[in-house]
Amino acid sequence: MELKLYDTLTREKRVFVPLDPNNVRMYVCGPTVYDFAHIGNARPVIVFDVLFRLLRHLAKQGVWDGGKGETKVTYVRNITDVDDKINARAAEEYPDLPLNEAIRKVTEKTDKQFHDDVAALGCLPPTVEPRATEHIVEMKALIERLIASGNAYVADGNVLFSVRSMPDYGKLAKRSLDEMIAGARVEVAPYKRDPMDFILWKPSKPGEPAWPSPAGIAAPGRPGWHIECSAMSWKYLGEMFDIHGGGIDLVFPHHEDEIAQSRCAFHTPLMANFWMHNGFLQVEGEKMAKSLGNFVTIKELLEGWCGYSWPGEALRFNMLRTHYRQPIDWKFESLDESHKILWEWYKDIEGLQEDSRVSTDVIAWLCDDLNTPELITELHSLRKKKEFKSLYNALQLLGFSGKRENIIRRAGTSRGVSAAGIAGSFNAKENPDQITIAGEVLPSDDQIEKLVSMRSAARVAKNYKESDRIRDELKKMGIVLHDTKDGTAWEKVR
RNA sequence: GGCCACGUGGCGGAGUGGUUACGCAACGGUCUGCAAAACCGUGUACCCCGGUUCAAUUCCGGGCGUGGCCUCCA
Repeated sequence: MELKLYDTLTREKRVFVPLDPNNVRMYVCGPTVYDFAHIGNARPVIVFDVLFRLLRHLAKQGVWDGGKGETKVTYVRNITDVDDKINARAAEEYPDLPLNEAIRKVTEKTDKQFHDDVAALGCLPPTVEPRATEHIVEMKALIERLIASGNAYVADGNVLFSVRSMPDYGKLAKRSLDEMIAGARVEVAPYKRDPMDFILWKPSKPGEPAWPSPAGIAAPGRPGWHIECSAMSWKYLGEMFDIHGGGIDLVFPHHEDEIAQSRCAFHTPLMANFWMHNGFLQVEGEKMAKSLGNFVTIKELLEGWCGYSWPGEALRFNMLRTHYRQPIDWKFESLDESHKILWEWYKDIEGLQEDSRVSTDVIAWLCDDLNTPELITELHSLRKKKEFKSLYNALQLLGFSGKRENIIRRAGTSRGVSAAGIAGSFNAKENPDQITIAGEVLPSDDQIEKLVSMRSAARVAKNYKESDRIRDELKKMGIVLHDTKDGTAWEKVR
C-alpha cells in the first residue's frame, strides 16, 4: 500500500517514503501552555494522531522494510513553556507570587488540562513530549552554529537570524523577501539589519525566566519562539526527518523560520521531507474570538456546550468528517449529527471482539492524504453491508472505542453557544446561577423494566391509551421502545 | 496594501473533463393497534462572468463573497 501525503512546500501530493526505513520520524508543533486548549487547537492534535496511527499500522505491515514489520514510528510533539504570553498570564493570575513561581503554576495547570483534554479526544501520547525549558542547551548550540556560519548576528543583546543569508527564505510561505517587506505593517526594531530578521535569543527582563546567554552576551536571556522547535526536533529526530506538521497559520513565520534555522545550522537541503498543515476552524460561521463570545475550549465541549456535555469521541469524529486541509465550521448541528452517527454505529458493533484486520479500502482512503470523509463513506457502506466486524476494526484503528457507554451524552451546563445562536452567552457567564442545569438523572434498569412490563400488560388488555402514556413517560426519561415479535426491547438514547 | 486558501442540493461533505457520491434531515411506501425500529423508494446541486473544449461543477483568466497569514494565534 502506497501512502500519499500533501506537502505544503512543493504544493503536491507525493508518495511518502521514510528517509530511514527503520524509523519514521514526525514532529508536530504542540501547545503553548498559557491557557486551556480551544477546539481549534484540537484539530492538529486529532489529525496527526490519525496519521500517527496510520504510520504505525503501515510500519507493522512492513510497508517500508520489506515486510519485516519492524519500522519504528517516532512522533514528537513539543510543549512550549517559555513565552511572553505565559509571563503575562502568570503576572495577571498570580500578582502576589514571584514571577517564576507564578509561571510554574500557570504552566502546570494548563499542561495537565491539555493532557486530560487530548486523552478524552482519543489521542495517543506522542513518543516524546519535550518541553522547551528543558532544551535550552540544544537551542544555544544551534544559535552558536548559526553565528559561526554567518547566518546569525548579535545586536543589542539579541541574537537575530539574518534572512538575507538564506537564499530559500520564503519558499514555504511562497512569498519573496521583497513582497514581505512591501507588505510589512510592523515597526522594525532599529537593531535589525533587515526588517524580516527574527529573534533567536533575547535579553530577559528582571524577574523573567532567564538562562546564561550564548554568543558571549553577558546578560542572561531567553530563547525566541522558533528556535525551540528546531532544537527539539534536532535532538529527537535528527538534522532531517520525514514529516513536520501543524496548523496552517504556523506556515509563516514559524515554520519558515524553523526551516531557515535548521537548514542553515546543518547545511541540509531540507528540514522535513513533508510539511503538513491542517486548515483553519471557525465556530458557527464566525472566527473564534473571545470578544465574539464564541471561543470554545475542549474542556467546555466535554463539560457543557449548547446544553450538552459531549463525549470526546463525538468531537473526534466530527473533526474527521471534514478533510484536514479544508476549512471547518464547528457548529452544533454538525456535532449533533456526528454524535448520532456514532451512536447508531456503536449499536451494531456491540459485543464484538476486536482484531487487527482492517479492510484494505479503509487503509487505502487513509493512504490518500488522510481522506477521512471518503473513509467515513466507506464505513457507512460497511454498515449497510452488515460487515460489522470490519466497521469495528476500522473504528479501532482510528481511535474510537466502539462502546456505547463511552459516548452517552448528558445535559450539561449551558454556557456557550446555543443552537439558535451565540447571543447571550456572555450573560450566562456573568450569572453562574443560571447556567447550571443538573446533570440528567437516568432511571435504574429495574424501574425501566417495571414500566415496560406495565405497558406490555396494558397492550395485551388493549388499553392503548395507558400503554401510550407509559411510552411517552419513558421517552421523557430518554428511553425508546422497540416492539418486536419477541417482545418489547428498550434502549437509552443519547 | 502584499501573499495564500476556500465558495457543491435544506444542512454536513467527497469527488470528477461527459456516467448515482455518501451521510443527516425531509417526503412517500411496506410493516405496526398507533408509534419506534427495520426495509424499499424520491430529490437531480456544484458563487458570477468570460475563455479553452465536441463537452466544465471539474482546466485557464477576471469578478464577488468568506477566511487565513504578513502583529511569536493550531
